[in-house]
Amino acid sequence: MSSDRSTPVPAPPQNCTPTLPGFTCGLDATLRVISGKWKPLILYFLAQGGPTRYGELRRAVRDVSDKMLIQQLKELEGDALVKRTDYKEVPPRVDYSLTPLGRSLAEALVPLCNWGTENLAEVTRVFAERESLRATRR
Amino acid sequence: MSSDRSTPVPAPPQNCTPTLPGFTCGLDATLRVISGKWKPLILYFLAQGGPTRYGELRRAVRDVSDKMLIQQLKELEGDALVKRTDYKEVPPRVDYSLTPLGRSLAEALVPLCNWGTENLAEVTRVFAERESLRATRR
DNA sequence: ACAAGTATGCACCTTTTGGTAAGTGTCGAA
DNA sequence: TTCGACACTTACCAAAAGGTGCATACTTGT
Repeated sequence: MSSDRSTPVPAPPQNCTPTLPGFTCGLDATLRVISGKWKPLILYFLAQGGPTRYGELRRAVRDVSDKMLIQQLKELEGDALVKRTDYKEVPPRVDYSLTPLGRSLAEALVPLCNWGTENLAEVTRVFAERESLRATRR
Repeated sequence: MSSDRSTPVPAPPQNCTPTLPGFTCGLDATLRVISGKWKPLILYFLAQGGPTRYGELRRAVRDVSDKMLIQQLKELEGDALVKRTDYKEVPPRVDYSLTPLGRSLAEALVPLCNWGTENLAEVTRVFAERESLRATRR
């Protein structure tokens, strides 16, 4: 491993990974951006419904809490996937929509979506087993 | 909204979600299966390299610990995405490969992979900002 | 006057996830 | 005989993710 004990080079280039500092590959990069319990659902919903008001989104994504929705939306906004529009009205009115980048990501999500749908039976079965295993463990 | 206070129905059908018990959509199902820090990388690697021995995989997926690799592999195996082959030899010899299901998932992952690659500049920039924001916060 | 809706912020807590370090048993090499 | 490789396993701990509930400031409806 450490075979250059004799090289006179003071500060070797330390050959780095061929890809970017943080990401091992494109997939890795993508997943960092959509990781988060509700993000894909938000993307999914926005891709279908166009600009959506906060409250509407909140009701659409069942079981999400305010804190979580806001948090995920902010991250998505920070990642330039969604655009927040504040109408500066009172009572507050705000809506969210996909940026071009967000839209393209939503499109890349489609095959995953289809995979899930096509193999829903498999996945459901497998998850049911998991649950029952957990149950028997206790 | 709640206009049937007078309906005589004893146990209303309680109209439930159109999709499966746990999943809001196919995408949701898929993401549950590939969530986990190393799973996509494992899938990715196995898709490219065919059957791979444990140690090899361990060295390929840089920075993963034994515990994590094993754990993720077990889950992937439990989800019927990878197949574990134990040659019952001593010293132990085991390898891992994709099942047909796993292979199809890996294929569905390709667009995401491409998206990440195509938008790597964007994503990297955005993440760099995140990091610097965190840094200034402290 | 009061409740409800609007889009968020914040404090606190629990659960989940990930990581570190050590140990297992058997074999062949040194 | 000790050591390292092999494929794990376990106990313990830290960090991140997620959840609950209360607060804000202003308006409209009752």
